[in-house]
Order: sequence, then C-alpha cells, then structure tokens
Amino acid sequence: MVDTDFRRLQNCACFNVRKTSRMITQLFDHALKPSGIKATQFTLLAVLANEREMTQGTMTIKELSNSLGMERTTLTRGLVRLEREGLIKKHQGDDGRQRFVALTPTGLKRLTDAIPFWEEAQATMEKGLGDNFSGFLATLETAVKSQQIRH
Amino acid sequence: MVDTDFRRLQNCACFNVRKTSRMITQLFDHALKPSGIKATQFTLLAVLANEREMTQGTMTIKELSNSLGMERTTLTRGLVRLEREGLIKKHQGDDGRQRFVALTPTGLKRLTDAIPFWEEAQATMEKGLGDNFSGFLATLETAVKSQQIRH
DNA sequence: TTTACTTTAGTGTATATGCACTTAATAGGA
DNA sequence: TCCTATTAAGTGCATATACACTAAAGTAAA
Repeated sequence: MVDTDFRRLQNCACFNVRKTSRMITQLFDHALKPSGIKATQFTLLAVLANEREMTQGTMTIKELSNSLGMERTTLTRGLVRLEREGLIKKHQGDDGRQRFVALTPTGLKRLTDAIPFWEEAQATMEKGLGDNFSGFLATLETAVKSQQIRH
Repeated sequence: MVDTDFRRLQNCACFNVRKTSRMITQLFDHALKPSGIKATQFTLLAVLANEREMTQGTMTIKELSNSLGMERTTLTRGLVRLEREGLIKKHQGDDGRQRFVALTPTGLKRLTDAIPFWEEAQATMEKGLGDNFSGFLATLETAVKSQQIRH
C-alpha cells in the first residue's frame, strides 16, 4: 500500500480558520483588557446596542442567536455572565416562552468605554490587511454562506 | 452629546472570524462524527502524522504548539484527551523537561480512517468558495501575520 | 376541551481556549 | 560547587462552544 500524503491536510479550512480565530481573539482580548470585558462579550453588547434603537430591547434569545450566528445555548451561557455583572437584563414577553434581552445603562456605558480599545485592535487588523480588509470580511461571509448549518 | 454609531462594530474582525470559525467547525465536526474524533483532534493527529517521517516523533509540546499556532496549555489539555484514548503517547527526552509527542498505531489508524469524512467537509468548503478557496487560505495567513502575538 | 404537536428557553456534560501561577529540570556564572 | 536564571511543562480557574436532553408555554386538531 502507498503512504498517505498527510501534507495536504495543512490546507484544512477548519484548521486555518480556527488558528486565525484564536490569534485574532488574543489580539482583541489583550486590547480590551483595560475595559474589563472580553472580545466575545464586546460583540454581544455591540449587537444589543445596535438593535436597541430598532426594537427597544425586544430581541429574543433566538433572534439574537441567529443574528450572531451563534448556537442558542452558547448564547444563553454568555448572557448569564453578562446579567450577573448587571450589563444586560432579561424580561419575559407576552409569550411566556420568550425572553427579551436588553442592555442596561451599565452595559451601555461599559460598551461605550470599551470602544476606544476595540478601535485599537481593529486598526491593527485594518493596517495589517491594508486594502484586503474588506476583501477579508467578504471572504469570511462567503465561507459562511457556502455551508450554512440549518437547525 | 452625539449618539454613538454602533453599526460599524459589525465590521469587527474578531466577531466575523469567530463566527466563521464556529460555523466551519460545526460543518467539520458534523462530517467527522462517524470517525469518533472532532475537528480539532483531527488537526492534532494530522500535524503529528505529518511530522512523523520528519522527526520520528520527537516533537516537543512547545514545538507542536508553535506549529499549530495554539497556546501551549491549550494543547496540553487536548493531548491529555488523546492520550487517554490511546491515540498519542508522550515520552520523556534527554532533556528531562521536554516531552516528545508521537502518534500511536491506533492514532494513525484513527486518523487514516477519518480522512474520507474530512475530505467531504473540505470539498464542501472548496466547492462553496470556488476559485476563492486558495485566496481564502492566503487571506487567513495574511491576517495571522498582520498581528502575531509574541510570547 | 383535551390531547398531541411545536416552539422557546434552560441544563448536563464535554471539549476548546488561554491567563496566571506552579513545578521541575537545565544552564550559566560567581 | 552552589546559587540564580531560564526554560519546559502542568494546574487552577474562568470563559466559549455545542450537542443531547428537559421543561414550560403556546398552537392546533380531534
């Protein structure tokens, strides 16, 4: 039998994107350190702030998880931590199953205070990728669309 | 005071790469399900197989973690799980601090058996990205190089 | 109206990840 | 030689992630 060529496994899409994800996350976590929140928490707060004017804080957990491309139960755990710190608040809606998630004033302030640190890390990426930055985002989006797990 | 525009936060490099990473990982984990290993474990085994001919299984944990772009202690935890399943083995080298990591025959077999399932997921990505696939990998590499956390 | 289906959220468990700290072994200099 | 770096690996702790399962609430059909 012929030896398997393991070298081509280095082109694994999963390996490469995970590696990139780890390194970029470290960059952002490091930059956000003084703000007291981590990159993923920054993202959650940002989405909530973004949707605040639109929906007056009536996004359900399911909607939020779709909007983040994040497994619902993953989001649930993250929200527990944010609520424990008083950064968000969950309310029960008309439909007793749903939970509306909204930023608290504390959460909004925490996010706003963190933005300059985020800008710093984001600028590092933009500088590093140069003209390719928007292409980078576009490629990621194509990659996401090219498979789409349905639940 | 002026309202902050939170919309631009959607361009966050970290958010987008993490989202992509989550979704691609789900694709690969799902495809690899029948093989009994997860995508990250597949990656570890693949790197070890790849280096096997080169170094006869004398890669240290530190070298391995550099080669994977993975925090050393993260790798340690992963290796514990693989060793528990008998897929890899750690040996002490001349330098008593070092641990050489090598695939066991069981580990090699598990990897080899998993490759067809990996091919399937990889093909999905290649089909989805089309001609952009190599560009995708190149972009990820540029992104990684554009910051490089030093330890 | 009662029963069965569907939908929304939470829990149990396991892997993945990394920082801060510890332990053990080596190297280097006084 | 002995004392001090330094270096390699492991641990404690916390967050991130997701699958399988459960619980509760709403919907629809008999």
